[in-house]
This record gives sequence, C-alpha cells and structure tokens, in this order.
Amino acid sequence: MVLKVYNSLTNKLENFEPIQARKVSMYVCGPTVYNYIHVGNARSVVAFDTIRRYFEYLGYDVNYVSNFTDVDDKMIKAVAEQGITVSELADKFIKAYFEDTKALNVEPATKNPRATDNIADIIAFVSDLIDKGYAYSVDGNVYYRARKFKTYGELGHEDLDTLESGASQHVSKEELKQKEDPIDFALWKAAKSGEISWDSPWGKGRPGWHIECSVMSTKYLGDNFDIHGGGIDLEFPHHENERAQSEAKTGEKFVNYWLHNGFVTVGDDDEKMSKSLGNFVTVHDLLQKVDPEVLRFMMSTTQYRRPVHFSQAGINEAATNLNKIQTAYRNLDYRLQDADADNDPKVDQEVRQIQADFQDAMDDDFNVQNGITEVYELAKLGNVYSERPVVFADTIKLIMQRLQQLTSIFGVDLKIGSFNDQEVENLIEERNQARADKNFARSDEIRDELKEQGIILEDTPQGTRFRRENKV
RNA sequence: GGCGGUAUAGCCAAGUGGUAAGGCAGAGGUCUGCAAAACCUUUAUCGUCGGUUCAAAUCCGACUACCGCCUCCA
Repeated sequence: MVLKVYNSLTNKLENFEPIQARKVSMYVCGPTVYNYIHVGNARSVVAFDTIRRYFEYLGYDVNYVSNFTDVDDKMIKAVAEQGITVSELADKFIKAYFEDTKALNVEPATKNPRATDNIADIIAFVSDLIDKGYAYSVDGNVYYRARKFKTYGELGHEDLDTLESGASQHVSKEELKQKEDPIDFALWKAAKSGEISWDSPWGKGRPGWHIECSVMSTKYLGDNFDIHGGGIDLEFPHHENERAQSEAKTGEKFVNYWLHNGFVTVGDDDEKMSKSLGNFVTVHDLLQKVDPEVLRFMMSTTQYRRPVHFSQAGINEAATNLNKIQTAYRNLDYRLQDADADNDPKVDQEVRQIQADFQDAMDDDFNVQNGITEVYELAKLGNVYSERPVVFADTIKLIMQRLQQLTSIFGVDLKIGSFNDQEVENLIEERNQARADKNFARSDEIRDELKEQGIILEDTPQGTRFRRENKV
C-alpha cells in the first residue's frame, strides 16, 4: 500500500510522493517561548514526531526543522513585566522546551532555528517582496498586499470578501488606517519606544510573526519542500500568510503537503486547551506527577487530526494500555531463559502478518488507532506464546523485536530490567522463604509493603519478578 | 454571519454500501496459597427526521448539539 496523507490545502487524502526519493523535508511550527509548553503544544510536537518516526520506519531520511518564535508581542509584554531581556526569557524557555520534549521522547529536530538569529534574512525577504510589488511600507511598518496573491484564502478555505468584514472588527484603527486593505498583514512592525528592535530599511523594528517561518523554512529546506505541519489553528491565517509570502517571493510552489493536528480539549464541553483561555496544564507541571511515557503514549496513540481529550481518565487508560504492552514484552523476555534455540515458523508468519496490517493502517494517513490495535494483537500473540510449555528463542526474540520496533514509532522504548534494587531483591527472597514455610501472613505483608512503593510482585512458574507501576 | 470539524456500547474508539475491529471498565471462568499478570467467554444497531437502494453507521436532504478558525494561539 502507498502512504496516503490528508492535505489541508485540498482537503483530500493524497498519495505521498517525496520531492527526492527516500527523503522527506518537513517544517513544523514551534512555540513562542514565553512560558513552558502546555499539553496542547506538546500534542503537536508529539504528533509530528510520531509522523516523523513512521517515515523513518519506512526508510525515509527525514530533514526535520522546527522553529522557536523568540520575539513577538507576548514576549515583549512578558519581558516588561519580569524586568529581563527578551533573549533571557527565550533562553529560559527554550531550555525548558528541550527538557520537556526530551522527557516525552521526542527526537531532536535536525535544526531548531530562532527568529532572532535570522533577522538579516528576514529583512532581505521582506525587501524582495516590496521589490516585487507584494508589499509596501507605511511609517516604519511593512504590510503584505494579500489580495495581490491570487490564491490567497485557498489554504484556509476562506472567501476574501467575507474575510474582510470579519477581519475589520479585530484590527486596530491605527493599523487599519495604514493598510491598503484590511486583509493585509504585517511583515515588519515598527518598534515602539523601549521595545527590542533591529535596524532595517524601514527604521527600527521587528519581524511580523508569519514572515519568520517563510524565511527559515525556505532557508533550511529549500523553496519547495514536502511537508509543513502545525496545529489546525495555524492553518489560517498563519500558514495562509506563509504560503502567500513564500510563493510570491520564489514563484514556486511552497509546500507539497499541509498537515494540521487537532487540539487537546478539556472539560465536559471539549473546549480547546489554550493559553488565552487559561485552561492549560504545562508539561513541566504535569510531569511532576505523571510518567512521561504515559503522557507520550496517550498523545501519540490518537491520530494526529483527531482531538485529544485531556482528562485523568484518559491518562489512566493510557497507563493501563501501555502497561499491557510492557507486560507482554516482559513475559516474553522471561521465557527466554528456558527457551529452546529454534523458531516456530507458523508463529513467525503470524508476526509478519500483524506487522503488514500495522503498516496498512499507518499508511492510511497515520491511522495510529488501527496501528496500535495491531500492536495489541502482537502483545496478545506474545502472551499466548509465552504460556506455551515449550517455546523457541528465535520466535520469542522476533516477537520482542517487532514489539519494540512498532512501539518505538509511538515514542515508547520497551526495555527490560529498568531498575535494579538490592533491597527489593532481598525482600523477594525473604518472601519466597516465607511462602516456602507457608507463612503467608509474612509473604503478603512484604508484597503489600512493596506495593506501597509502587512495586508490583508477580509470581510465575519461572519464579517471582517485580515491576514498577506507571505513575498517572 | 462565513468556513471547517465532530456526533458509534458506561468510557476511549475502528469501520465510507452487505447485517457493528480493538482497548478500558463490568460479569463469569482458567491459573495462583491468596494475589498480580496472562488467557478464555460475555456486553451496542451507530445524534434526530426523511429519502435512495434488494441492502446504509456507511450515499442524498433537512435538522439538532458540541468544538474550532475568521484576532494572539500547537
């Protein structure tokens, strides 16, 4: 089966055809770094990391670029309140971003460019748009002539005339006076006194929001690249504007496939989690309590276009399901000690079939829900196999290897012996002696004590083993 | 107002024409000293109304509810 992706530009499922064979270039809009990322931000990061990992699973070499918006109105406001510089604020939260996303097992991007490191390129880009007649400067501001870009509105599926009336309610009077047309948007903003600024042909100022992504994506990925991703809220106007800017400048098609992830929602009526609504939970805070693996699993096992409802029940369910897979993996590993050195061709064939089904599911616009179902199938196959009286090592290893391979796409690293604890080992030994002596009061006491610490004991025909419970 | 999305069992959720995948929770069972884990069995007619069809959750029409974008937002 061919990989199909849903292109937001056409609102259709399309066969994925890379610009260069075996290579994927993708740009994903990153956060504005004035706070810790919240669960909604993380969802986007995780969604595209999962997509990237699937491309890599398929054998693609992925060039993955994701930016940091490190100067804008909110940054400036926060800086004024906190009495620090814009770059200090940015540095702090970029560092936090890397900590949080690393915990969520997000692969590092090939490149994480910052807007403020690309000011010269941004100025050159804006100048070029002015030269081409797509932009004009007014009192130190530069605006893009949206209507001049013939397909403006196509990505957001918006009609320009209805847009105009909608937009006019929200644009400040001052800005409206300067603009030739209310739908025009800022490429460069003149600095107010005391604000961070850079010199430009139009006076001191700073880049508008949309321009940085046009500049950095084409700079690092070329004028035309495969995939551009981000939250669905960015489709219009942010991505619309990026597209207008980039195609006006280069005269080439900017992006081949636009992918947009759905929101994280909260509450009974599924409200969007967002900073402006104030209903957000930062990853930084959440990870004090919940295992990062659980959070990662919860987010990456929902298809990227679907909303993720954020709730304790959802976290619990993710923990249970993750545990199911982890347990199957451990069950298999446990039987390796008494396995015969051989394989079972019939089971091996079943494993391959599950993997093929998995791939079919994922090829359908990264349908992770059907994909994870196949992983559960594989886990069950493993569990059933583990209970056979006679097992073969090569088959066990095959199942384990495939479990690991498939779950890694979701950002889960299956491993054995995640921790060593002599004290626990000693208690297990004591408990086994108590059990042998039929002193079940003592043996149960030990088991309860360990459970208090989040350590679960399991007695199996091959002996007693222990695991740590996932925190939720 | 314009545009877009969603609506399937207690919960999460697959499924785009042939009589509803999977997971969680629940019930029963096997295993266990008891557990845990695992395995087996078991639980829906698909928001409402109408239409097309031999046949619809799946196509068409109307409606309802919720969410989102049009302003900063992943």
